[in-house]
Amino acid sequence: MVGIRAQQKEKTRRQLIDAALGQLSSERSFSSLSLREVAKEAGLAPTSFYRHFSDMDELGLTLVDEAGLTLRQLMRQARQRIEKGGSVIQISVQTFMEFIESNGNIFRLLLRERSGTSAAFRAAVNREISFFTLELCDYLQQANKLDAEVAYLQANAAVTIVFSAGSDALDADKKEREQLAYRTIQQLRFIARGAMELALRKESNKSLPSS
Amino acid sequence: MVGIRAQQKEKTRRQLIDAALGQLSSERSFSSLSLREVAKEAGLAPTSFYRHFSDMDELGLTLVDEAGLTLRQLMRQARQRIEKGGSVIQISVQTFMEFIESNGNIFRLLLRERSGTSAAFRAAVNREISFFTLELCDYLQQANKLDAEVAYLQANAAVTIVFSAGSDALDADKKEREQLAYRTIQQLRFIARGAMELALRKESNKSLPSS
DNA sequence: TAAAATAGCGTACACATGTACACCTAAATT
DNA sequence: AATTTAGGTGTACATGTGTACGCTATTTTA
Repeated sequence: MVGIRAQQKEKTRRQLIDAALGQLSSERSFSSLSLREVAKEAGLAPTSFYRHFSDMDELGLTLVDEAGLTLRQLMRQARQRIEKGGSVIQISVQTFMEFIESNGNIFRLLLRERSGTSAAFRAAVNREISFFTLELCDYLQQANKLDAEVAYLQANAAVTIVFSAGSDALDADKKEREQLAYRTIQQLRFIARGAMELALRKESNKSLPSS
Repeated sequence: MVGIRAQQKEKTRRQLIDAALGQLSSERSFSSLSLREVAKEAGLAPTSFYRHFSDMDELGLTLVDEAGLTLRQLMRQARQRIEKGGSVIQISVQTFMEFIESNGNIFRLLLRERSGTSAAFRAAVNREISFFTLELCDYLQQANKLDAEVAYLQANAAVTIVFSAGSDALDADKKEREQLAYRTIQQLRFIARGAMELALRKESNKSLPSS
């Protein structure tokens, strides 16, 4: 039995979260939201906010978690598409761009708080991105039989490139986004190719350490 | 003749700029500064602020310009070092890391406002970064005889990677920064190598379009 | 069924903010 | 020398903020 009370509480907690997410936009960052605004949007008295979060910071960290969740759903979705065949890089970029289009504000939250003024926020965002990176790293190691270090470097670089493109996509129109996607794909190919070549060289250096 | 008045005005204008820059830190962003705080730090009455800037936004854009200037000085410095010989990538990364170390707050300003809530700020920052990228692009085209498009893609990717590493460096200690620099160098090599390989392939496709 | 716990409300307060306005003083212009 | 211009000041006000405190109503617990 969940208790009618706990149920209600969870519901208004969600209202607060959704209210905050709903107020995010290209000209409104989380840090510019006030406790009162969020409470009002959620249909609550300002002081009721405290029944759910001790702080706006606590709400913010919850939002970052939420965003991380969305990011992981994204990965799952990309993997599913990849299994059906096609260029891994192309499908990944396309999937990511679709994500940006429909989850712009969540992505903005991550981008902004990653360089924000709260060390806790920065750490939380980096944690989520690092999950993302490590998953990609595993994939690369398995699919391309890459050395662990090289795979990590490639994954890290790829995520950086894709996130940066996502950031640019936020301010771009449809046509620009297509160009952006195309360029991003090229850049990811540079990285993949370079990683492969240099990994091979590393490999041969191992067997011929004197060369 | 400059006029003792114009001279004084320029001086207190600088005081405002320096006051703002001086208040920036890892836990204080430009957007979190208030007009009153900046005026106070500059030793001015709040209302005197308006004699120099109509807005905090106007001050902010001035700071971004200032930051862009610093960025260009950085490039010049890197070029000088490169002329004296050594690995281009290694020297560039090292120079950039030194820049971060002594100009952390200026770099933070760029990072933050790039994803900030003001379209004007975002545009201004992107303009500065794009200068940076185009300079690198020219260099790559000239030094490596690269195709214009490939050179741009490589320059863009490289700048993205380096800025991202810079962002990470801001929260890192000395040892982590060294590792970060090492990894960044590897990643830039991936990109350079990949760009070269794929540019060659593109070249051969031109002469043998049927293959 | 009585008592305790708790989500939500309204009031209230101290504080910081941007900026309008009138004023002063010294440099610049005439 | 007389007048205008303009950087700087202090006062004042409306507005928004976080949050302490006491209250109510309803669910939960004993």
